[in-house]
Amino acid sequence: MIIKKILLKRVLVSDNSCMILSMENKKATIKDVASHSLVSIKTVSRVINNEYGVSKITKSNLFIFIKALDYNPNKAAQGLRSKKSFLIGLVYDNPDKFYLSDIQSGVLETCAKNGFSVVLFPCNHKEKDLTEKLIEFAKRTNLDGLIPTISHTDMKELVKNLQLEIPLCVVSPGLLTSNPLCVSSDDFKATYSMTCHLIKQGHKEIGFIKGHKDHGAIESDLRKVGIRTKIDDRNIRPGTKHYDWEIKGVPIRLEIGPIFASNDAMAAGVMKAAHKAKINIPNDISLVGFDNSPTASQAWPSITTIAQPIKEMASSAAQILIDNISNKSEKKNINKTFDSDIVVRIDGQK
Amino acid sequence: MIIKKILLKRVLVSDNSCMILSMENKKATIKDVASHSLVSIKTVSRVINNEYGVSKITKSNLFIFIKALDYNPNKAAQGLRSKKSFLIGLVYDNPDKFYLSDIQSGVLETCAKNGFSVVLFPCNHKEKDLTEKLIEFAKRTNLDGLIPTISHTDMKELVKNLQLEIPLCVVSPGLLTSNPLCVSSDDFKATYSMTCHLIKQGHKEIGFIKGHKDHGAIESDLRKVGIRTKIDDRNIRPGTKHYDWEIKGVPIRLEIGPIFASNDAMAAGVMKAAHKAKINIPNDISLVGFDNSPTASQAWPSITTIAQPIKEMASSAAQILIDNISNKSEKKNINKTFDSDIVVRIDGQK
DNA sequence: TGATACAATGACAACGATATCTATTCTAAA
DNA sequence: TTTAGAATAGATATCGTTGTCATTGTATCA
Repeated sequence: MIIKKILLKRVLVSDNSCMILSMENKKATIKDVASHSLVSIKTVSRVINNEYGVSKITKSNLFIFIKALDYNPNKAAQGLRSKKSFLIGLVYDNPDKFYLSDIQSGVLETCAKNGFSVVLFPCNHKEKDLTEKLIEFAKRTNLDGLIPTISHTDMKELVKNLQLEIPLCVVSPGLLTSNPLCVSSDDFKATYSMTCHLIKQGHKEIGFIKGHKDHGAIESDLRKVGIRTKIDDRNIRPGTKHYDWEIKGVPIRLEIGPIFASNDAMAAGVMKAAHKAKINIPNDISLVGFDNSPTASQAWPSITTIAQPIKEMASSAAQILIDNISNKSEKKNINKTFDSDIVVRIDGQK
Repeated sequence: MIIKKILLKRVLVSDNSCMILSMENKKATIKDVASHSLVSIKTVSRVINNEYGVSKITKSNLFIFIKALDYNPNKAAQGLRSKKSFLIGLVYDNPDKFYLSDIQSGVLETCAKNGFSVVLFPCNHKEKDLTEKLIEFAKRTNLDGLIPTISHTDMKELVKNLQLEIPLCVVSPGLLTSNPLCVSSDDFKATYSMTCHLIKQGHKEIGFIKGHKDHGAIESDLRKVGIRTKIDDRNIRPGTKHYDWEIKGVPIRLEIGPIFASNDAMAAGVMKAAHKAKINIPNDISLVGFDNSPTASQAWPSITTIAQPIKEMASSAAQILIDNISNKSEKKNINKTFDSDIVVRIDGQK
């Protein structure tokens, strides 16, 4: 009986695929692997999808043929049949390029590891009908999931509506707890420690500069809370002195003391203003930033700042999302928080 | 006869798709559009692919149904049948993040316009077997085309081998003429004009700083040629004075005069060194950079620099590649060159 | 021994589009 | 009229996978 079966199969092989050795330029399909390994295409499918119900022997045997034939599953066919696209959308709105770059590489690496590709969707958070546009984009591109990042002032509403249409995992600066799947950094803890750092240096008064109201308003606020709490905690006064400067023609009243800027770009702006006003940093006033962007290290003097583990966060978000899409995780609510680090730079000190 | 036909079709409609109005949550397929519009699916296919052989009336009628049913062709099915993936790979090796960001958005916009998605492939140009890895990546992801950007020192060899496997359009700083499809910026012209700018300010001696040898060596060299030519042209000496500074612990001998840095990051480094050495910029020495990165505008004083139309270049490259893939252009060799602009900043001058 | 359960495997349809080939309709010239 | 040929439309196979359901083989139990 067994012999008969094998013979039967060998005939099949010679019918369909003995020519394959001479068709070297054509890509191997699941059919080729199946006929060479003398199993059905379904069994091959089971192996490449790591499904249950294939014996160890068959499996290891198949892996040999898969390798030998240089077989790669056709994504289009897989997608067509299984209604997946293996595409994940990364949504962002003009963030700091370095931030974006880290986010991207984190998402990218994880997606690649899992056989997914990343489609980028830059957009303006102030755009009308952004929710509709995002949904339309997700549908048109047939995305399996979406990773929204900064910065959408009205993100809560947006995220809520998007969730109804497509799986999401949000990468959020500061703490956001309203989303089922979410990765965030603990800005509160970070600004709190930074404030401690300033207080340890003997400062009794701390100024804070918010970023532009259209960008990262949420983060700024959360960051401020961290300082404020520490300030209240220790009976330190918030900064009250000020001088005036401007950025792109817009006058800004700058509270001084030691200054805590809500991001490094703002810190660089303060430095520029200080240079003009002949105020020496760090000897006349202290200045710290947030983000650990290259600006902070390239400036003179270089700026003490806070570094978020952005890439790790992004990578984690992608993994959570993919697990969710693939039903590998049963949890419906995952909220992962990462801690940030203070990067102390002292090259300008007396 | 005509009546008979229509009746027949109406029956078909009620068989297959009158329910569609109540199946609102399901995506419309080409079949739905066909049955609603009383034409064959092939005709719908002709319309969405802008093929020859459909009357204007049928066409405009179809568009109405396509819109009404919110029909979007299924990329997986299209790809499976037509052996296309509608994916374009963007290859880059750790460039300046701002450069990357511009490249990306240019490629992205154009691809989106043409119904293509972008897959990112960050890589290390020094990696062994990079060519093989790229080919493997292109095959595995089933890419339709590839856009290699900076920076691959041995790019010529790489590009030559890649071309045999997959359509390419190279985005190159400086002039590269060896590739069939190529978009480049004229760095020579730009550095030449910048040198003219410095000479016009009365300088007789010009120093040049190359970037790190692993990054953008090609660009640096090409940029240098631009200066050098102008220098020779006008009997200006290259810089000979110097002082020593260091970057990340590595001592660097800095030629001074006015200084032309091969990129803005290098210019920022020079400024830092100058600050330490109590040399005033721009009053003691002039300093210009290259790239127009935010560093150049955020620094104090802000740095005069050269801006390449990066995004336009990237966008153009994507379009050329897509046209080539789609056989829309018959030209086999396209080499498009863009001019760069000088961005003069003077806020630090006496 | 026969019934039963379960692991391993296979046959075949289906996913949603395009390609190929064929059929019909329309127009203009014989 | 007739008819050639262009314009238009349709029927059906096909792309490479996975989903569904059926079948086989083997170990366990009563």
